[in-house]
Amino acid sequence: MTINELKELLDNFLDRWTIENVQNLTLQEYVGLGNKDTFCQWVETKTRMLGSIKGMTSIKFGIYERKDPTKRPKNYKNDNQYSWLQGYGDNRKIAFENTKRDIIKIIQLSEVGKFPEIDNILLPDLFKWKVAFLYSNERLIPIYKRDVLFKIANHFGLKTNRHTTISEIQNVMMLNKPAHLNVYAFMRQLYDQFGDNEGKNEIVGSTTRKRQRRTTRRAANGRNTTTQTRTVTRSYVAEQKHNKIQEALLKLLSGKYGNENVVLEENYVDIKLIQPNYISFYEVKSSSYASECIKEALGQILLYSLNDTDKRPKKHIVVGQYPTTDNDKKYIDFLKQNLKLEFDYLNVEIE
DNA sequence: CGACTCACGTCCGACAGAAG
DNA sequence: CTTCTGTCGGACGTGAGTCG
Repeated sequence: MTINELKELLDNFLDRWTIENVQNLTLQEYVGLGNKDTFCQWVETKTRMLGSIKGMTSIKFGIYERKDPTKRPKNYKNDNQYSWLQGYGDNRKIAFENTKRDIIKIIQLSEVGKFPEIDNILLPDLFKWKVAFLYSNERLIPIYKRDVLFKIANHFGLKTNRHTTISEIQNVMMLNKPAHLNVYAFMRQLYDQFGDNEGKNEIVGSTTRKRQRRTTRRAANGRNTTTQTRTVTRSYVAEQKHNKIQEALLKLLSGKYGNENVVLEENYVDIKLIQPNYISFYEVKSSSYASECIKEALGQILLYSLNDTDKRPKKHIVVGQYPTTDNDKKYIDFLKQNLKLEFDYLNVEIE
């Protein structure tokens, strides 16, 4: 699957499950036997290429419809059709409302990057972090398998014990993501190194005949020569994020320099700050890594610089949601050394 | 609070039989 | 003969309970 196909899949998911749609979820739309269009089906199966959470029992969804209505799993609470985590309450209706409340909480926390608070939510890790990833704007790394995560944590020098949380490990991974890899490529690299697929590559039949290997997961880096052009229009989610960051920045600058000196959306410049002895151009980007924001913004910045006739010195500032990592800083330093253009990166928190 | 055990549903390989 | 389809059962991973 190409990167564009992965992004398209994520777009499709976010399009189908906007926060509004999640807020209006019914139990039947959340999880159900035989229904391929439920929220849980989307998270587990349709978006499998964005990191698999197959396996484990359906209790990972918090509440699920049993295949065998006569069974009553002792570990969970049950009625004649559904089973759910004991912590979610005494009947089906309450249990589902609590599950939904937690899903919404995960979405909201993930969108603003408050990942440590997700650890405290009752839902099982596998499902919880897949949901978090889907709404993180490609900030989290899509790896969910526990022992793989712990191996990776140790590799990056994080001392782990059984109290180590997933958000701590995610944080280490995010800080170590190379600037030239997107989260999927980074996931692939980590999985190749720390995944547990070794030894399964060669299955030889009992006779002289070689039996064809059954592939459970198609390689993400498979050659694909079809020419595809992704539509350049920004997705709804990216648009929303862009607006939130822009608003936060506007507030920040107006507070600091006064409304009269801050110009919004003039000549396609997101925000312009006018000062007696210089002008700053702010270019807002919705990507979740500073280096990605800068990469996207540089071309535009060069054009502003070319077209602007004001004689005052000009500063260019790329604005994104998250602070720079060490890898981002390396990239920025490299650019600064090689470009005759003053620019900087600024991160702005959103709510 | 930690170590251990139990229960459970899903995945996946093995296998059998049907179809080609 | 090969290939396809369906079923079975063990392995697995994890929430919850128990014991000290």
